[in-house]
Amino acid sequence: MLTNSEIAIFFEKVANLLEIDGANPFRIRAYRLAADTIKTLAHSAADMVNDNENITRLPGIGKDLAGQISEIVKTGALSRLETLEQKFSPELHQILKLPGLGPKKVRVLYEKLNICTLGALQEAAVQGKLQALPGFGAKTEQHILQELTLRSQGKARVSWAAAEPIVKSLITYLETEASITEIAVAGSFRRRKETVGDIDVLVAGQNPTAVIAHFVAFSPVERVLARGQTKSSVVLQSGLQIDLRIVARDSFGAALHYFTGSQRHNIAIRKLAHKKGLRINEYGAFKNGQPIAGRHEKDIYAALDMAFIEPELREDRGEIKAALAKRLPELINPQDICGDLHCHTIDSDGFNTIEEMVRAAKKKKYQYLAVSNHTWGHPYVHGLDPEETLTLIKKIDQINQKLDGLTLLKSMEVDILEDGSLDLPEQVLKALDFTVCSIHAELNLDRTKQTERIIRAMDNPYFTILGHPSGQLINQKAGDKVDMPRIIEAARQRGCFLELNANPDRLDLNDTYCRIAKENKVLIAISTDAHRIGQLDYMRLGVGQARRGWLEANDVLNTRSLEQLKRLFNRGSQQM
DNA sequence: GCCGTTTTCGGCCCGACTGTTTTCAGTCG
Repeated sequence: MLTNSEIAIFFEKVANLLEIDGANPFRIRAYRLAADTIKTLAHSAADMVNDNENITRLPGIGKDLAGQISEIVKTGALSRLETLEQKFSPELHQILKLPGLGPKKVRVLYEKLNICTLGALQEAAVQGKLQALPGFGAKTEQHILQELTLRSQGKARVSWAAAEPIVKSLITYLETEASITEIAVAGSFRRRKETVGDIDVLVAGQNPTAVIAHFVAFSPVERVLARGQTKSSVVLQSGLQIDLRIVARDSFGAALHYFTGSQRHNIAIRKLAHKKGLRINEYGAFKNGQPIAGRHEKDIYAALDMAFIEPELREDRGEIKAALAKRLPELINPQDICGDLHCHTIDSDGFNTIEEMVRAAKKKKYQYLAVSNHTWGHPYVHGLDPEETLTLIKKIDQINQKLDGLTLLKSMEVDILEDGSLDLPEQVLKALDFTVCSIHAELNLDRTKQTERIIRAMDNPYFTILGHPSGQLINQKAGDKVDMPRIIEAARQRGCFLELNANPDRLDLNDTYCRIAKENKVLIAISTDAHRIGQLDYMRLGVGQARRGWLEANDVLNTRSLEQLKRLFNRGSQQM
């Protein structure tokens, strides 16, 4: 069965080739919008088709596209795409991905030189055949050669956490330029997406020329892509692209809004402005040509008579409607967190003792910390057998007696075995305060089997929290190997919880599933899965992801006091 | 191709930079 991402690719490809074909730009955009809608859909589009659900209620999907989705799901192909790929070539998509090459130029390459592969493009560029083409020149040819070389080195999106130190050092560096009065990072970094493709930096200052000169002299800069009057783009040695934009102070808020995006959010906001007789661009909000807002970002929303929308929500997923109705969620903040429910110690594969972890947790003013080591199914991470687990429980009890201000909770990260049973016997499980149950092996079962394995595990009355629920690894492994809406429903029925694992390589649960859990009143445990004291700081990454998932403090398990927590862990008291 | 307090047609967000031009098209965000 096709995943949503796989279905979306069909539409992205149609959009690409339609663009090369010179089709109506709005028709092209409709395909792109549809691809985006499907990609970020919470439920499986294939399931919706098979269940005869009305797909046209999805935004941007009308009768025609609904039919095409159905065709893709039922046949695994799309005749409209095949027709286009016969007219052009399926390989043109690759060329279109090169920066600087858009549909018009690709069409010229195809029609004049019959180029449809990257190899053919490189050959023609080396031979100097490109600069003679209309609209091309020597510089374009050079750029193409450069991009082809860089491409072989690979340039992926980087995780938010990997971008953060780069952003910090850039800001520190920019602050040394005296003419700058304000600096903000915008774009997907500000929206806290799991990964960022580039970094958008916005600056207010009186001397744009000096700012740009300073910017391109940032030592990690490898090459300068563009250097204009008010904007500049560079690529760092790490391959990360930074876009800098300079605006006047009075436009800073409008520009911050514009460059924070997302594009879909901006389009929706500008459409709304249009309806209200306003015009919004990066310089401000205008009524009859006169500026009515621009200095502060919140004024842009106020001009539209709507509540301020936090950056994490700006994805055109209902936030505009909610802001107009003044019914936006009050998003969770790091200070709402009362403790961490998943960490490891040297007793399994951690690097610090329980006592060291406790000291670090106390510094965070936590009320509680749960030690959740691995179980014996995992010899290579020093998983504990039942006897060792009971010994550890006694040890934790002893430490607890000496503690004041913080309570250690007794937990284990229990393996969910292939048949859905848990990796510890009942008499050990019941000695714990709660469990984090995770899958670590047999990761490649088919989707239905994997889903049922988890639900079967939840049938065990000692199952409390599902650890790293989807198994996603940022930039490595998609989290679509389980039917998450079904798992969330199963958790709701059984009084179980889902983890949002805050490890920067996981950030598992994703924003969409957090939101479905919230809608189903299934609480989320934001946990660091720390293996050393420093990793307890991952909590803020988890909170960032939770905010993207519309979560409020009340939607999160570990914002509860210890007493509330213990009541919630008692499944018997809340079972249906 | 979608959509509707302008509902079956006629709109659809908006501006900067580069390179190739000689006033602007193409690309990007």
